[in-house]
Amino acid sequence: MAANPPPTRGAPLDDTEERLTEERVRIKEDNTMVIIPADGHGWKKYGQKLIKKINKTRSYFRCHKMNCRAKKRVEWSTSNPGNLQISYEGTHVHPQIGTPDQQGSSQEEASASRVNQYDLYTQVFGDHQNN
DNA sequence: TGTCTTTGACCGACT
DNA sequence: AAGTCGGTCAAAGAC
Repeated sequence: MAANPPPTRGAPLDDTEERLTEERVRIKEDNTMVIIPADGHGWKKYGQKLIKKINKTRSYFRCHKMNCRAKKRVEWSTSNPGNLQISYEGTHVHPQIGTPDQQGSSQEEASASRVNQYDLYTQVFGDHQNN
């Protein structure tokens, strides 16, 4: 990969960036575009693997919060990069971020009770399931 | 300068 | 027991 622009953070996303404030856009080497919808949490990518068994690329994300053990796996078919499947593991122990309307000191207090509302599996299987 | 992404390597589990 | 695959860590590079 030399001629292709590095698909790294901060890359110019044109006007699309305005609409994708919460999403991560990845333009891969083969010109396939993968849009990873954000869920209001700060995720750090710590690995990516090609799963041969299912012929999919899987990215591994971890929640930014040190005490938060929530993980997120985003996988997409090599032939259908737009067909994302997001899997969550664990639960967040903090409120969502990136939601200005909800940002506030009182939110942290509510986080404890909101944890139960983070039915992450419901998010995954109820919204992002594509199979 | 600091943060984040990318990629390769390593380790453990499973077949 | 050996090989393969999946998951995680760590270093380097880019913005």
